[in-house]
Amino acid sequence: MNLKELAEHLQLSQTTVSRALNGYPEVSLKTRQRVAEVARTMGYRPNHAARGLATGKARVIAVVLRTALAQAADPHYAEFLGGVGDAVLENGYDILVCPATRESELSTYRRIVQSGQADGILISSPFRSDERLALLDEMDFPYLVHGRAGNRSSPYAFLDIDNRGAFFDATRLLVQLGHSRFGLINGPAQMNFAEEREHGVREALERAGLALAPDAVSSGEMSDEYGYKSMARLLDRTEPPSAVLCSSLFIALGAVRAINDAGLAVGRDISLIAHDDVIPYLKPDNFRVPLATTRSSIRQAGHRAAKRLINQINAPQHPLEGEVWPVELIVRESISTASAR
Amino acid sequence: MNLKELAEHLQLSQTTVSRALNGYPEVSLKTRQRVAEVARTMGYRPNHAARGLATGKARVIAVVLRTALAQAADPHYAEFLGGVGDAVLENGYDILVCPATRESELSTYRRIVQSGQADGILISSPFRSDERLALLDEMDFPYLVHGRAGNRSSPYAFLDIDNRGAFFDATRLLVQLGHSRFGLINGPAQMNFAEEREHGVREALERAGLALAPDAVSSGEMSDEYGYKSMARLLDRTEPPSAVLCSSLFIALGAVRAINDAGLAVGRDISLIAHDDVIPYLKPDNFRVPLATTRSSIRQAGHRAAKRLINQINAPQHPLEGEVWPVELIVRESISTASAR
DNA sequence: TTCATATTCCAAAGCGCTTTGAAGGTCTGG
DNA sequence: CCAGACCTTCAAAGCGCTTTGGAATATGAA
Repeated sequence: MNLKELAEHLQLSQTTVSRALNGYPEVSLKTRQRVAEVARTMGYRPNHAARGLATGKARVIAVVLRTALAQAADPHYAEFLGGVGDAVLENGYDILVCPATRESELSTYRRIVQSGQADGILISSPFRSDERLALLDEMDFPYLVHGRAGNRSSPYAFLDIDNRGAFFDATRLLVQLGHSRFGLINGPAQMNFAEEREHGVREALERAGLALAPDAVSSGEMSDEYGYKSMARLLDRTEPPSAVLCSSLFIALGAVRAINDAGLAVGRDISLIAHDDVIPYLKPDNFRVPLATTRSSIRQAGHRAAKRLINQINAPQHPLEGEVWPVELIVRESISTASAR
Repeated sequence: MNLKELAEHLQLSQTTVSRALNGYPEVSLKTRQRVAEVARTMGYRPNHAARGLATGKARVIAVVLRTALAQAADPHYAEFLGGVGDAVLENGYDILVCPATRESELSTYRRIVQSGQADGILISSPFRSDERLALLDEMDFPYLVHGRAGNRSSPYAFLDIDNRGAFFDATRLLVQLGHSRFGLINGPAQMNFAEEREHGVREALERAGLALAPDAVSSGEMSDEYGYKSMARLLDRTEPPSAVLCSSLFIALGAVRAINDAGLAVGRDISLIAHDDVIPYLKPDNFRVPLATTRSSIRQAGHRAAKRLINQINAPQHPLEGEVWPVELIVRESISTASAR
């Protein structure tokens, strides 16, 4: 069932049918309704490739998935994609997921652009210095970054949360509670957000005349296991920290276990604040000792990011801009004054 | 940079260039190499829509994402998608993710088929009775089911794990260890796998002359929170179970917390076995008391499912068949004999 | 009635690729 | 030297849609 057949069936030309279906004004209401009706009952759907070829648009936004880094498995990424899904659904787009190894990554971006498979690209978890942006700039292709690239001068489209401010606030609160020995169990070192968070912690400590010991901060993929090991190592130090910040709830999961295994109690012996991306199946208030968090919904971020990218596709002349979301600090029982013990 | 320009640049016809690039035999090695070389240096990539229009193939496999059910957020689903990504990468395909609400779901499937956006569809988590399969059958479109549909007579393509056998084995082991009061914290009731698992438990108990109390089994989305509540309710009964099976590690996470909160110990007071889909950031041996599991990698399943679907697309005449993977039972310290206490 | 203006529709070109059918060129054997 | 076979290349059609430019019909004013 293609347009030609439908037009024949309607005793109309392809032009008129196409216009009727696409809402052009130069077709009468009566024919428009008749066309819509028949198209529906006959189950006509325009061929996507043909339409794409004629219009130059794909109505698709693309995302490159780093299989080597097992990015797909990252629960934060999945939740982000869920938000993207919500947004594209509202706008009649689809998501093209293009897997790539680390070696094939850049050429995959190039392929997406040149083959016209997508109208825009969403870039996640930029590194501190990220060559992907330069590539897309050079090819003049719409993109939006979730997070921020470190070394950029020209304006570009991004959506980020205030990682530095969040960890600054959290640290300052702990300082105010009298803590002086800190630990930070951070995300992967090459990620920009991890660096920002560390900066936030250091800034808050410096203002209080304190410092973060070099071996009191660790970086790694944000898993339960990594959280356990990192916390265990922190507790093994001669002067273990009394306050620890974690970059994700999964890390906190392991960290809590390590604390308990050491015979200590979260909140009483060790104050813990973790970043919460708001993952529906893992909530900080469900921890044995409810967890204080810096909170920002990564799903909402996905939604907003996709929506903005789609706007950008439709209005390429608009200037590109960044957007930084504030992060809530939520106090729960996992923190207390340092003197409590 | 399109084919025409490339051909002009090469002083060849479009035909020859196209054939050279696509590996047809009727072009000499010399020209083939010259074409490949120039295409590479000039960065030529065929337009995807045009190629799709001409060939009728999209080199894409589609997946429908139920945003209403927040499926994207489901860590199991994300891990499955990761496996799919590995497979499509090996075969030069991409993944099209089409979000849909519950109401728009079927029409989304219809759209994918009729618009030719994809060459095949992967269906996840089928319900016990699933109308999606009938729809795709009727439209004669390649698909493969991850899991099994309940009520089917004709052969169809699926990949499933032996849920029933896994939970049968796990239960039988616990029976052999002397347990007689059981609990089951299952996944969503309408899912086929959940029903299969319950069957497995019941079968094993019946053979031992035991039964599962009606209120000793619960169904719900597989989250930490749900696991906690379900286990708490089980422990509240006048005769609490001494052995509990959980449908996922996230459920187990909450269940363990509930057990501890009740002043009991996993392994000693309550024997626990959970199903492990092998999620890299949450491992059963990292639980405080390492968790006995029924294990099957959902990522590998995704890989195999996508690979089979692609084969099916390329050889449509092949008969459709199902494939059921056995599940490993892995004993760890979370189970012990019932008489231990 | 007649001309100008809207309104409604259409034929055909074009998007960039693959593929068919045919033609030109090269090589072999007689 | 030529016929036949093969190798190499090409022109053109076609995939299903959108869109341009124009034609036909209906409407209103003069």
